[in-house]
Amino acid sequence: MNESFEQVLCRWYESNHRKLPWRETSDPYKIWISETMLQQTRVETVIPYYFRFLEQFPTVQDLAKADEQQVLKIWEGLGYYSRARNLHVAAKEITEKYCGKLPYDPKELLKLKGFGPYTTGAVASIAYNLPVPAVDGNVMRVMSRIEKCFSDITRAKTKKEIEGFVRAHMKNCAPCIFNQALMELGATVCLPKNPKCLDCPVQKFCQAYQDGCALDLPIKSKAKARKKETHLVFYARDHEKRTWVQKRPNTGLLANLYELPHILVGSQEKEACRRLKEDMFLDFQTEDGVVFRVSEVMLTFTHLFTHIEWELMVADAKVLHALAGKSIGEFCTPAEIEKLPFAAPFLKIINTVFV
DNA sequence: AAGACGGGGCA
DNA sequence: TGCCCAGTCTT
Ligand code: SF4
Repeated sequence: MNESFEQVLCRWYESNHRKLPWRETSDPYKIWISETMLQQTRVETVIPYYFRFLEQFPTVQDLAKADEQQVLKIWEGLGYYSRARNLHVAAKEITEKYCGKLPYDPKELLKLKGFGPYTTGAVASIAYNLPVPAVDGNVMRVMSRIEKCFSDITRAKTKKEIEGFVRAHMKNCAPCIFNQALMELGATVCLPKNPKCLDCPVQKFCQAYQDGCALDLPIKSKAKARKKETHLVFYARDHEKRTWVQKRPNTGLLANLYELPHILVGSQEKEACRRLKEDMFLDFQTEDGVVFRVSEVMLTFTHLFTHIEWELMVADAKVLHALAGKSIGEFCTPAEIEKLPFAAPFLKIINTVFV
């Protein structure tokens, strides 16, 4: 009759949680893969990627042996590509330094590439049942409401505070259940906009609900506006219907992915392209010295990143001039292109134009 | 502490 | 359009 918050929440989880592929296993490797994919990514999106990834790389050793390009290809479309590159690096570290098994000690886990506080806590608690908090956006929201905490969750200090709340409740329950139960509650009941407080199993423990301020929490300061950029994309094909593609640099945005060449254009160039008519053309040079002759803008659309807004003007173009040593691009057949990892906006272009 | 880093779903 | 989502790394 006097059950604690953690006991009630765990009991609720045991009989109400969704059946998800990564909950059918206790293999630390699979849990690691799933937790990495789930960072900033919805469950429904992750599921097919999870199966494809494990089919191709069933063990740490398989992943360690793979080429980075294979890993990126499986990851294609999932976003935050450093996750895939870090997964690959960490798999090699695990193979070399930890006899091919994920370390048990959270301090060792934290040293691996791609393991921050969340992933470390998730693997330590879910795979090894160790009492380590795993605080993500859901837990941040749920605990802010339960404890009626008005700290700004965009601040690093607040995460420490929430971790403290979680730790305090982790004494009398199984960490592997409690952490997942907090996230499950956040994902299915304690929703950001419409928390289902009337159906909530821990309503009587929730200080925000008792005070009628659940909808006011968590406190989150506003994100900055996106920077806007217009890019002219060169869609150049040769007489064999091959397309000119290039590989992006190994750091920064969409690192190591493939793309159609493009350049940042100002408002005047943008207007000039828009006004192109028959028998007219404009020449542009990319950073790697390739000169493209543009005759028509075929397609214009917008692609949103977290911090940038790309307006992409896709132009029918011809390669006028390229230096073999300097240029980073080359003509590829449709079959070759299909095997390369492309970023979403370029995939969209390729699929639009090939049809 | 702040900014970079994807993509898709929803109101 | 703006906000949200199972974060980590770099500067
Ligand atoms: S009562 Fe409402 S606000 Fe509190 S934990 Fe439950 S769903 Fe969230």
